[in-house]
Amino acid sequence: MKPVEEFTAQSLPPAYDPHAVEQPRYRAWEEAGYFRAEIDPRKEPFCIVMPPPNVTGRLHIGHALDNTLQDILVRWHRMRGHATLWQPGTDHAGIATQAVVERRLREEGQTRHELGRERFLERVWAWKDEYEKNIVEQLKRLGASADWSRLRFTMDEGLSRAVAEVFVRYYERGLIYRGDYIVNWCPECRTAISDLEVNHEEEAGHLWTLRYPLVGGGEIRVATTRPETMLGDTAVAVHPEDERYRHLVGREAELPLVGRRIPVVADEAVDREFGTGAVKVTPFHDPADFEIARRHGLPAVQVIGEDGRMTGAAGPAYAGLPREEARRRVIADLERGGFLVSVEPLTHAVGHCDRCDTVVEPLVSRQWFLRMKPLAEPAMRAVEEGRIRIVPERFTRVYLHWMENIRDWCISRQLWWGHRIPAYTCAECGELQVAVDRPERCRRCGAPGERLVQDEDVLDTWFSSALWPFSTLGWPEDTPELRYFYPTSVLVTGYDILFFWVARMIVSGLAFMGDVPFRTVFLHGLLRDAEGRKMSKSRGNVVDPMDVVERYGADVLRFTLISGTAPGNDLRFSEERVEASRNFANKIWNAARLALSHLRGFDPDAGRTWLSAGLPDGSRPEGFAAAELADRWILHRVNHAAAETGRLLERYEFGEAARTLYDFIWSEFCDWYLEAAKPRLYGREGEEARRTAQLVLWAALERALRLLHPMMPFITDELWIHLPGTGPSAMVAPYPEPVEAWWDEDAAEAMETVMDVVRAVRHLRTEAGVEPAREVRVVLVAGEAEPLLRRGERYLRLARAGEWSFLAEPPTEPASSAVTRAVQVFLPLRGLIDVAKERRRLEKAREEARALLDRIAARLERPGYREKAPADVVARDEARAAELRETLRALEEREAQLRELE
RNA sequence: GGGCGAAUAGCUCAGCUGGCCAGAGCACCUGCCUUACACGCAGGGGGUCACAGGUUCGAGUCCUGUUUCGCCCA
Repeated sequence: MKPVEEFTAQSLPPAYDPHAVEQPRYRAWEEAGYFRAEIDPRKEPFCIVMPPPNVTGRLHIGHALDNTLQDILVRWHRMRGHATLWQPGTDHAGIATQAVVERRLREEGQTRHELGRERFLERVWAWKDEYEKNIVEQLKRLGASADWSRLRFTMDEGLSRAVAEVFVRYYERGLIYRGDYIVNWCPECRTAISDLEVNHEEEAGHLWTLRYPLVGGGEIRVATTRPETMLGDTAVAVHPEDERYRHLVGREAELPLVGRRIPVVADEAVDREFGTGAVKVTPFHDPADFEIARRHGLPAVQVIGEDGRMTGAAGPAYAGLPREEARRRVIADLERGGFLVSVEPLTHAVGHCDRCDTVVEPLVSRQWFLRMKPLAEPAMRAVEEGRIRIVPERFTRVYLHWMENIRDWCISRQLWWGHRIPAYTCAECGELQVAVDRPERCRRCGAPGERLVQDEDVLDTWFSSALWPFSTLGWPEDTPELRYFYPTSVLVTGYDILFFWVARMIVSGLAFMGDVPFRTVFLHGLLRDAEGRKMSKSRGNVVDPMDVVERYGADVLRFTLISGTAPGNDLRFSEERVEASRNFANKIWNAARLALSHLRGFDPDAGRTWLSAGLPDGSRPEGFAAAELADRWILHRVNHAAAETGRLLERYEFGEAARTLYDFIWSEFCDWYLEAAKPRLYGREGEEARRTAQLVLWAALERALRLLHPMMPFITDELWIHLPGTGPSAMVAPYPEPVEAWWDEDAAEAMETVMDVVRAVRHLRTEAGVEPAREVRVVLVAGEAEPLLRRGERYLRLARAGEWSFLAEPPTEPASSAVTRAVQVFLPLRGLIDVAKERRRLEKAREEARALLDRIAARLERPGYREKAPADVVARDEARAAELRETLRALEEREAQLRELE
C-alpha cells in the first residue's frame, strides 16, 4: 500500500486509470481473505448461490449484469455485518458444451464416434478446465466477491452424487418413469429436448388440401401444413359430431403414393373449424396424432429419422431425402397423381430448437420423464403463501400460471457430456435397476455387476442445476453449510430462465430439503443493443464485457449496467451510457484527488467525537473553528443519501440507488460542498477553520465512498484506504447509516435559499454579459429570509460576488434584478443594463410566478381540499402561496421602478 | 386465443406508498482551459406524460376501454 504522502493531487494523474487500480485491489482483497464466508452463529447469515455460467466460452454482458447485481447485494450485506456467502460455480451445459467440442473435433477432421465415448469425454473435461478458468478470471475482473474457495462445478463428484441420489429417490417415489412417447427431437443436436427448449415462431407456410380416395368409392379431403408426413399416415380423423363426415367413420381410405389402407376414425380432438375438418393422422410425428393413435390403437410409422431425413419406411422414392426436399417431391407427386386439391398461404407456429434454431421434429422415442404435477403443488403453495417472494411481483403470476399447466419433463438427452442416467439393465434377463452406484449383481437373476448395462443417455443439464442451492452446500451430506445457509437468501437471475431454472429449483428444494431454496427471487431484465435488439452472435451485435472492462474499467461497466434501469425491465447498452459512467468515475477520482491534497497530515481522530455529535458549538474541541452552514448541510445530505440508498437497496431498486449516489456525489458534494469549503481548505481563513473544513470534507467523502462501494468497488476502495484514519478496506468497513445528530432541516432550508440566490446572481451575470472573472456587487432585499441568508452569505462568493449588502428597500440605482424565494436580488451594473431585456425577463418571471400561484391558489380554494388533504400538504401549499405572493409583489414593484427609469 | 410489459424532452430512459414548478444522461444554444476534473464549470432552450373515460380534494402515478410496439404461454 502506498503511503498517504505519495498519494496526492500532485502525484495522481488527472484522469482515472482503472488499469492501475483494479487488479491490484482485487488481489489485495483475495489475499486478505475477505471473500471467504465464515459460519458464525452470532451473525445473521446471508447467502446467494451464483447462477452457474456455462463452461462453453466467455461471459456475455448479461452475466456481467447478473453478477454485478449479486455482488452489490453481497458486498452490501457483508458490510452490514452479516455472515455472507456468495457461492460460485459453473455449469457443464450438456448440449452447448458437447457441441462446441464436437465443432473443434470436426475442424480436426474427427467425429466423437471415431474418438469413442471415453476419449471424447476426456477432451470435454480438458475444455471444461480451460474455460472454467477463463470464466472465473472474467468474474474476478468484474470485481465479483464470491468465495472462490468453494467453487463448484455441476459435474463435481459431490454434485454428481446429488444428481444420482435425486434420480433414485424420485424413481423410488414413482415420479420418474421411462417409456416410448412423442418428444421434441432436434435433428441437428440429435437429442430429445424438453418443451421449454422449443421456441415457437410464427412462419409463413402453406395449408395443403389433399384428396384421399375412399375404398369402395368416394373421397375424403384432409388439410395439412406438413404434406411430407402423409407417408406415415395411419388414419384419417374427423370429429364425432361432424355431420359432414359422420357417415364415413369406419370406412377406409387408400393412402396416395403409399397405397396403405387406413381407417377413418372419430375423435373429439379434431378441430372442425380447421381446414376441411378432417385430419390426416401421423402418430409418429405429431403430438396430437400420437394421442389420437393411442386412443384408437393405431399403428405408428416412422418416416423421418433422427437425422431429419426420410427413412426406408417412407418408401424408396423418398428414403434418405431431407425433410424439406421430401416435401417438395411429395407435393409434386401428389399433384401428378391428382391428389392435390388446393394450396393456400398460412402463417403458423413452427417449433425451433432453442440451441441451434433447427426446426424441431416431433417423434416417438424411448425417454425418461419426471412427473411434475405432484411436485408442482407444493412449489405453487410456497409462492402463494409468501414463503418465496418474487421481485418484481408481476412475475408471480407468470410463475403460477406455468406451474398450473405444467407437463411432465423429458429429462433424458442423447448426449455423452452430462450426468449419465443411473439405470442399469441386466444383459441376461433384462431386469431394470435404478441405483446411485452400479449394483453388484442383478437383483432378479443374480448376474454379476459387469453384466449390467448402464443407460447410454445423460440427464438434462437443468436437472442438475435444479439442485444447485443445496448440492453446492454439500447435500446429500448433512453439512454445517447446509444447516447454516439453507434456505439461501436471494436468487438473482434473468426473467428468461424463470421456468428453466428458478421453478425447478423450487420444486427440488421442497422435495429434498423440505424447505424453499431461497426466500426471495430477484428477476432482472435482459440486455439489448443500442437499438433495442436482442444480442446474438449471428447478428454480430454482442458486447463482450471484457472489452468494456479493458477500455473503461469494471466499475464503469458495473455502474452503466445498474444505472438507468428499472426492476425487471430490459435495458439497452450503449456507448454513450458507458461514457456517462466513465465521467462519473473520473469525477469521483478528481474530487478525491482534491480532497486528498487538502487532507495531507490531517488526523480525523481529534474531531471524531465532535463529528458524531453533529458538530455542536458547545463541545467544540480545541483547534477547530465552529461549523459553517455548508458543513451542517452536507452532513444532512450525507444522511439523506445513506437513508435513501439503504431503503432502495432493500427494495432491489438498484437503478434508483445508483442515481441517488450519483446526484449526491456530483451535484451536492462536488458542485456545492467542495466549492463552498475551498476558501477554508486553502487556509485563507486560518488553521482552525481549515481543520473543521477538513473534518467535514473527510467525513462526507469517506461515507460517500463506502455508500458507493458495493456498486463501484475498485475506485471507491482505492480512494477510501488512502484517506487518513480509515482502514484496510471499505469492503470490510460498516455500511453507512444515517447519524441521528446530522439531521438538520434548518441548515438544509438555509442552504437551499443561499443556493437559489447564488444561482440567481449567476443568471443575472450571464444575462448581463459580465466577464466570468469580474467580481460584482450584489444587493439583497430578503425580508423575513434575511436571517436565513445571513447564515450562508459567505457562499455568495460562489457567484463571484465581491461585496454584498442587505437592504430593507430596493436600491434606487440602476440594477439588473431577479426574485427567488421572495428574495430580491440586485446587480447594480452601471452601463450594463439593457432595459428592454430586463423588462422582458421580469415579465417572464412574473408570468411564471403568477401561473404557479394561480394553480396553488385554485388548489387551496378547491372544495374538500383543506378538509381531506393531509395537513402538511396544505401547510406547504400555503407557505408556497404566501412566498409567491411576496415574489409577485416584488416583481411588480420592480417593473414599476423600471418604467420610471425610462 | 390467454397473459405480461412498454408508450414521459430531439434520442435513451428514471419517476418508489397518488401531494412542492415532471427529472437525468446524451444531444442542442451561450460563455468559460476559474491552481480537482474540458471525461470539466456556469447559464439557457426544450415535455398536451399515447388516446378516451372514470375514481379522488388532487392522477404521469390508481381503475376501465382504445391504439401502437415488444415479450411470454398455448
